[in-house]
Amino acid sequence: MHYQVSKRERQIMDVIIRRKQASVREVLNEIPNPPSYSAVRAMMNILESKGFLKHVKVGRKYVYSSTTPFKKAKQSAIRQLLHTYFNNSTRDAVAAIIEFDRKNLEHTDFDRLVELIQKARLQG
Amino acid sequence: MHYQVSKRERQIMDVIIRRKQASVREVLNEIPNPPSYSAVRAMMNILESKGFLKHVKVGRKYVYSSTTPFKKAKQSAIRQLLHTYFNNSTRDAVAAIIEFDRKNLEHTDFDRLVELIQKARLQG
DNA sequence: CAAATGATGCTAATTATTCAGCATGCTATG
DNA sequence: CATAGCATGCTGAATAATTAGCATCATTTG
Repeated sequence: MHYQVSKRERQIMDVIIRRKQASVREVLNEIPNPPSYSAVRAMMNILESKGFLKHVKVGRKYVYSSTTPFKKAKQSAIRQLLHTYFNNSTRDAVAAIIEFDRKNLEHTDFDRLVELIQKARLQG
Repeated sequence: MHYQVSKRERQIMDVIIRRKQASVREVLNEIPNPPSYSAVRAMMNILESKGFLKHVKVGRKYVYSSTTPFKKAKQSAIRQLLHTYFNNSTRDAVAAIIEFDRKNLEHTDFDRLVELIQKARLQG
């Protein structure tokens, strides 16, 4: 999925994936240096015609969401990250993410991470 | 950086980031359904003119690498992933990555993850 | 040493993306 | 009920991306 959409399309998809759903206006509001409302609308129509978005009518506006289940999209993004930056090493990736956010993590966060790993160990 | 390059450009950058460096031919070989050699070459020239790639001459061929330090690019990718898929929750991201790869992880891997977290805790 | 190979330089054309604007219709509100 | 606001439908144009091909030069190899 990752290399199938254009630059703007990717930007729009990311907003919608993150918010789970969004109207044209909402997407517009989250794009830095956005083009016109028309332009965003046009892109979203294209994304729908390509099968990446769907919409439902709510009142008189359209609310869009991704056709790809969130979980699938997430896994695909993780796969991509692991492949490009971590030579598929889960361990290195986890290390990097923790490092990335280290200064914001509390002791309880570390505890929970350990818990989480122990739980995964038992299930694995 | 993520939304600044086009689709193909992204694809090429990812190959080079992953391999640290690559010739045109090598990039070509890693792209599924690749365009012509000429096309890849042209894209890489563009990427260089945009400042994303640089090259050195090795023998008579050019070997390209990213101008963005690997670490920076990695951090940017992590930031992007956290934002789009995990509402900036490090914990959720770590959980998802472990889950993603759970069946391939050995006991020793879990041990090392725990170690790694304890170490981060001390440094944090 | 001639020819084949494989690299880059350059160019031009095709195709895809991105964009804005006008028409239209519904809804709220003064 | 008129009009302002905000939504979509549609269209065409501008811009960017993507591509292939030919020229050229160096290197290997028969």
